[in-house]
Amino acid sequence: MATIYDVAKRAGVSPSTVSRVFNKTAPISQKTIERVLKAAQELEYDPNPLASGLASSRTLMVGLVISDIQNPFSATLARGVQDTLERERYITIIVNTDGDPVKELEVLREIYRRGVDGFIIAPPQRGDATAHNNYIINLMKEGLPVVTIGNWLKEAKVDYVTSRAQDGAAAAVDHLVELGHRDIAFIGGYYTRGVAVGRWLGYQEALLKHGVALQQAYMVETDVSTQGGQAAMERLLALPNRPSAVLTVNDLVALGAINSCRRHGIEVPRGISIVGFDDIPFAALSIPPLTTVAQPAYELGARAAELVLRRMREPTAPSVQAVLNCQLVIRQTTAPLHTGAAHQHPNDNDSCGDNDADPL
Amino acid sequence: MATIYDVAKRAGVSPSTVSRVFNKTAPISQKTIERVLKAAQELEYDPNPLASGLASSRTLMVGLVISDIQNPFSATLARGVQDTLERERYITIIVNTDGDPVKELEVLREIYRRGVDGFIIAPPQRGDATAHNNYIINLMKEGLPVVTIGNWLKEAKVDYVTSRAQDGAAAAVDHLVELGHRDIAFIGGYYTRGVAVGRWLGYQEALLKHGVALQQAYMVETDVSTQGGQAAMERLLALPNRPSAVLTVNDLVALGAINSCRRHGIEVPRGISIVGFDDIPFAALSIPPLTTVAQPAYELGARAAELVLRRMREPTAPSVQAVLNCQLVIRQTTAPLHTGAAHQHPNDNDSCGDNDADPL
DNA sequence: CTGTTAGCGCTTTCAT
DNA sequence: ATGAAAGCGCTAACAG
Repeated sequence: MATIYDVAKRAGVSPSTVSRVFNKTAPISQKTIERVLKAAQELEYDPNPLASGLASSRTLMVGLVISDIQNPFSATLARGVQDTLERERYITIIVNTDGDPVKELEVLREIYRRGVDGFIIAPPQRGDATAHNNYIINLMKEGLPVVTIGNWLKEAKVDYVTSRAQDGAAAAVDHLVELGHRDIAFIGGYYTRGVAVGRWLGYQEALLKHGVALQQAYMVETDVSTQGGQAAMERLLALPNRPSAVLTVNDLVALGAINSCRRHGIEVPRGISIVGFDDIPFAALSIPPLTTVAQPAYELGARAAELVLRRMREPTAPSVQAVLNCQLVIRQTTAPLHTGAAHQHPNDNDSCGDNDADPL
Repeated sequence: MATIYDVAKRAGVSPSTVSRVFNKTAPISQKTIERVLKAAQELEYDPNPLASGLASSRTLMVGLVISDIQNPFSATLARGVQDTLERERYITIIVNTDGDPVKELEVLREIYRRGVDGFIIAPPQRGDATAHNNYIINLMKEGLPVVTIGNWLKEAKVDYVTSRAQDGAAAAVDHLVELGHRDIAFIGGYYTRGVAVGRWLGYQEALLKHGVALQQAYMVETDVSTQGGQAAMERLLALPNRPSAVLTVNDLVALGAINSCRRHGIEVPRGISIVGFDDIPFAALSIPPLTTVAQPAYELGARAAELVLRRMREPTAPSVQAVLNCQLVIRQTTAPLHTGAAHQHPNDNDSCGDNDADPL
């Protein structure tokens, strides 16, 4: 592997000049540039990121903190991040927290040690996380670019990208009410106050708007997984007056809930209407296809990546937020109350239409 | 951030001693160790991976090359890798190739530049890839630990982990034949010769074993995705004598195929039986639940990680391979030929039982 | 068992 | 516009 010295020698210049050529960190005469580039090419020179990182403390790495790459939503978001960052020669270091606050702090520390140039922190899936938030805020104070997905880091003026989940949830409830439902439950994650707070609020807001009183028994919290959805639905079904419709915190949970209904011989949507959240690829393929609130996962990731990139360039720029739209995708797990037929609707295919963003 | 010098000074030893304590790279007296550790703790010293990487050319990073993290199989495999590597303080750099040979070479180069200590290369999804294979073989010659998932790098004696996909595919065909099917199609990826060659061979082998002649028209290749599955099924359905059962190269494709059937008003499994491959989490949740050949994705990743770890420790050890079992999981997308009822089976739940491995 | 001495390959003032 | 020199923080012979 050729070093910067080899190139310098061959081009008849000093190492610093070569460095400048590669980093465009100072004006260099055109002819010198060409000589250097030529020499570099002949030697198949490739800058050593470690050395350059050590000297400049820029590593071209950014850390992406998610709860679990196995969640299709996270995976899609991750691709949005990776694809965007890759174009600027950054690599993405993906770490999973499994929603565990302890693990989250650990991985945060780990990637910090590694000298990443920035962080993208997606849904932390936790309730009281002041300690973590403080850690993150400290990173920011040290000048580390941080962007969050979702605006859960309210204490600080942080760059964030989020979706109008509250509106999405409200739209889902509107839809259910239109179909005649009043007994509408909500299955949230244990830390609904965290990431999913918007969905939670949208649910409540819409219900109140329609003059439906909130019922404690209709708001259950569970694991954000198919198993969790199943378990939560069991509880709902055991209720004396079980709901006729339920909005879930994400599609995985919705799928689990549907499964639970089937086990009890309750057909969806005839016996009960269910709405998911996210619109993961399988939502459209499940049978019946899942009515869900589409979140622009890929876009969310891509925007977040753009935001870190931007902040790394302009560390002192005012903080900015991007807010993307969610969209209710009506498929076939919702039907009018007390009616046999599924709510028919042409939109059986794709989803996740345009997303307008604010500033950025 | 404290440096190794700070710690050395405070502990009254030389930097090299501190280094030795942290890396256990030479015997150090117990009392010295304690002094160093204490000093380090007081200063909150954390070794700088960049500096250490530069000096030692060990970075504690390994590259994981997959086609797409959005594929649930890959995501699960990735978790297996990450979880295992993490325990030894390695981080995993995940890169996607999207099945594109050009991109694959690029990302391979990129992570090589970054100085990863080893590679795990999963299904390259490509046919003629001699150039890439040569690149990889060169890496190995330079002494870089490489382990592949699947044994497609036959030219070299490389460490690999794979599953008995051929047996799995054969078992699927056996199952279909038992149900009375003879007209069994296979939907493969474009590069079925690549990763999926085992499934392909298992299909053919089993068919021949049962005295069923292979038909060109029944072996179609497509994109490895739900869209691809849909498209391929369209072609199959357009055939004058369409198959009564089809084995697909993976669950995504199977789901797409089922979808296509539904669009044509053909019920699965009544009108046609379909078997997937992988047993992704959604396979059990789809309706009807998908009969599929379970691959131990997580285990595959975990084993691969163990193999790189091992090779990094013992660069000259003889190459080893781990072969895990696949398991046919009979759910409800397969039914006897010309019969109305779905093939009932208790096994409606989990899957992917024990997996015995060979050497390792 | 421990210290000394050189770097690893690059960036970055400070000059010119 | 370019060069010289001094590290970035750590490891690795080489001594002893």
